[in-house]
Amino acid sequence: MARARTTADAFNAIAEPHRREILTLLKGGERVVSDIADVMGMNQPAVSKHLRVLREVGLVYVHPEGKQRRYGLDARALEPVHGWTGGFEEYWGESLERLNTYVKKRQREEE
Amino acid sequence: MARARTTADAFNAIAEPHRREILTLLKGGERVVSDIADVMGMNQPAVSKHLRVLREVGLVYVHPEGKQRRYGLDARALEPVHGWTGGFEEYWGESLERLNTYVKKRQREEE
DNA sequence: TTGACATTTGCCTATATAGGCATATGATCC
DNA sequence: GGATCATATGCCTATATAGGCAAATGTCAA
Repeated sequence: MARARTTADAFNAIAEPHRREILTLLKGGERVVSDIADVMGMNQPAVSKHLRVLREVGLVYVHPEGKQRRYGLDARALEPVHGWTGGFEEYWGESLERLNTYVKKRQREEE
Repeated sequence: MARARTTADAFNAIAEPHRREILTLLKGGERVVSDIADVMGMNQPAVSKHLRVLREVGLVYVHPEGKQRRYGLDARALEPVHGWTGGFEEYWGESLERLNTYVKKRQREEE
């Protein structure tokens, strides 16, 4: 079996740094494709492909505007990711010190 | 260029559902490999491979115990993911209603 | 040492990518 | 219609998986 498609869910979609960058950029408001490409320093087809993935998982919407296409952020699909990771908050918080020394000790022992 | 390695960072590592399941399971405490395989209904080599990925991104640690290997959760690497998605909280929260109707309208127009 | 058990690693296949380039599709205006 | 601009898609290559199975490695006990 191969890896799940990038369009399978938000977890897979946001694994790509450029796609995260696009989402972050769209916080500032809707943007046209060529804009995004300029800001990111990527060529346009590459951006279009990332946008397609983001659209398929519902993280962005499109809004035709003349010959341009304006993309906007729809962050709702990120909530599951935030929620899931949030379920681990207590684990990286409280026991951090104890865990840290523990792991460090282990690592030393392994060498 | 191909997709980034699953071991590139936590974003990529947790894109796989089985790996998320393992992490969730480890919330309950350290577990031995065969335990995990049993609970998850997977064969043991598959689990070992997932554990390797999780270990490489630092999400779990190992703790040899006789002929077994006890794996434990180290959730700290999840914090960046939680943090990054958290930066979108206001976007899926406040403007949700407005965005929802907007997107719905758009979708209707596209058909 | 040998055997038994636990875990990891190697090998294999099917499947997907990310991005570069060229090209198709769409939309606007003359 | 034809020219022009904006975007999307197709084709290509290199790379990497997830998981099944077989075999290697590691650990202990007698």
